[in-house]
Amino acid sequence: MKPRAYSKPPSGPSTPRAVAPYARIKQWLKDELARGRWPPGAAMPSDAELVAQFGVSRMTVTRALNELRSEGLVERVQGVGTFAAHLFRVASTLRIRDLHEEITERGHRHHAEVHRARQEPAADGLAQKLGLAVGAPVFHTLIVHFEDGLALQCEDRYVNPAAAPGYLGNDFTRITPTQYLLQVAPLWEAQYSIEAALPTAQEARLLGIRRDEPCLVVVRRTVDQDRPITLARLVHPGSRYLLQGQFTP
Amino acid sequence: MKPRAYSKPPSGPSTPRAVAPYARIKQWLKDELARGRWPPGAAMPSDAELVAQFGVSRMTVTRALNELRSEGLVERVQGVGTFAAHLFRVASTLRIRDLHEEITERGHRHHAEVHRARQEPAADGLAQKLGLAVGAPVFHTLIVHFEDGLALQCEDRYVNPAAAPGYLGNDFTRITPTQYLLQVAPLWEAQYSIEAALPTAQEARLLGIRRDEPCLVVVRRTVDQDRPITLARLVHPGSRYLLQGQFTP
DNA sequence: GAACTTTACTTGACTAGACAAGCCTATGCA
DNA sequence: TGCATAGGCTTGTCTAGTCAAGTAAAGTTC
Repeated sequence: MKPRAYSKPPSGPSTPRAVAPYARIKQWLKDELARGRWPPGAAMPSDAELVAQFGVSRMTVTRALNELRSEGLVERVQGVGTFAAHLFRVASTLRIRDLHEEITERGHRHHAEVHRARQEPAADGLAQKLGLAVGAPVFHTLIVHFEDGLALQCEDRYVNPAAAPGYLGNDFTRITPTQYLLQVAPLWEAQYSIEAALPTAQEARLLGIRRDEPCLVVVRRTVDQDRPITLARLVHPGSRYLLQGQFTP
Repeated sequence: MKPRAYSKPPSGPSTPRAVAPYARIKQWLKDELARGRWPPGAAMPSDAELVAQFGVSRMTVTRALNELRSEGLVERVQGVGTFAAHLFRVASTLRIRDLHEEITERGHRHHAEVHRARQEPAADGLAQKLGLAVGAPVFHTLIVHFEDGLALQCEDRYVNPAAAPGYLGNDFTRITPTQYLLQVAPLWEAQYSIEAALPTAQEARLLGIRRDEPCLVVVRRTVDQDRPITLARLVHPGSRYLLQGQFTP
């Protein structure tokens, strides 16, 4: 078959875009999945069947199916077939953004108070989490971030000096630790946990809230190619902060 | 050029796998990105350059680049080029799972107490969120989930009868609402918010906790092809529940 | 019946080329 | 100077075929 042109169909000049065949196939599979045609675990049409059905080449079909797989909608097993995924395993996305960006994008003003920025010997548990020897030097910053004058986050952060030697040289009222660390180590993995807890006495004081106000606590550990970079405890007043997300399978 | 066989290289039978060219290219780009070769926003090699450099066809190069794009690592602009992404925009994944699954997978025992399962007229704000008329019937369940006898979640859920007519016919001590709704509407979008807050008096009583114990509150709204399905408020005692996630750019 | 082999079918990966479409710049004309 | 246009770059998408590798069922041999 000759390469067929897939230009706009003859439906008037106001047609926004011709939908690419791979996108059409993908949408059809999505729709049928949504209708329940293939319950979780059920066998879906093979590549060859879809090729025949849609009259396209196999690369086009596999593209549609591979994208659906990367979105967690189908599973493909070599030598066996394609199957509808078990959707409760679907993962959602949670945007992790730099706080400064987030605040200024809302049209608000961000400023930070630096309460601590120094080198310390690493205590036992901390040293282990950062892959350091006990007592080895570690950078420690304690910064409170404000949105329009209201305390939004208390950031207690330890940084591995080997990963970011120049860390303490920054003016953290002008650049956030996240921004700096992203420059130094642009690619990393992170593990985080989110929980509700009461603030410590110090955190309550720094945030200007009562000790019995519940807080959203995010603990994040960041690793760059097996080398721990930083461990951060981010405490947000429950009344002022909300994590939001969404997912579209 | 003839299709070149890419079977295992002659490096002994214990070699685990030959790495596919597209994966090799992808890994190389990742490594160079991690090394900071292309800072965020910088132009990366074009398809043609990578084709020349690696001696593969363009489809192979575009596959590597497109996968990197879907992972949020690069941006591609037609007519312009490929660019290193701004990583603070990276999205992490948060597994949304069925609570029953989660508990039994930990090797623990799950049971549920049903405190309410009935039809009600929808109040003002609720009707709007579920796309119903004020006063229209809506299903309402209030269920407490236990892990090994300890209350873990208070699930206050409203369901659109049009989306799941048989909802109230279930025995919710045997099947969770999530499991049932996934059967009825296997594909959906969800929006959620996570915050720290104090429980209401009723929630504290049902969970067997004090009114001043901070809780992790997840509010989730689920939509299936523009039709709202369900609105759920999930309250977890802060001392017993932790949301965990991780991401690998 | 048990063990092995063949066969058919599945997905995985790739090639060499093609055309489409978007963007930028250099060139030429008014 | 200002504007239109023609190249030449970029990515986007597709085709028709190839070989590889995994699975499972059917057939064959002992």
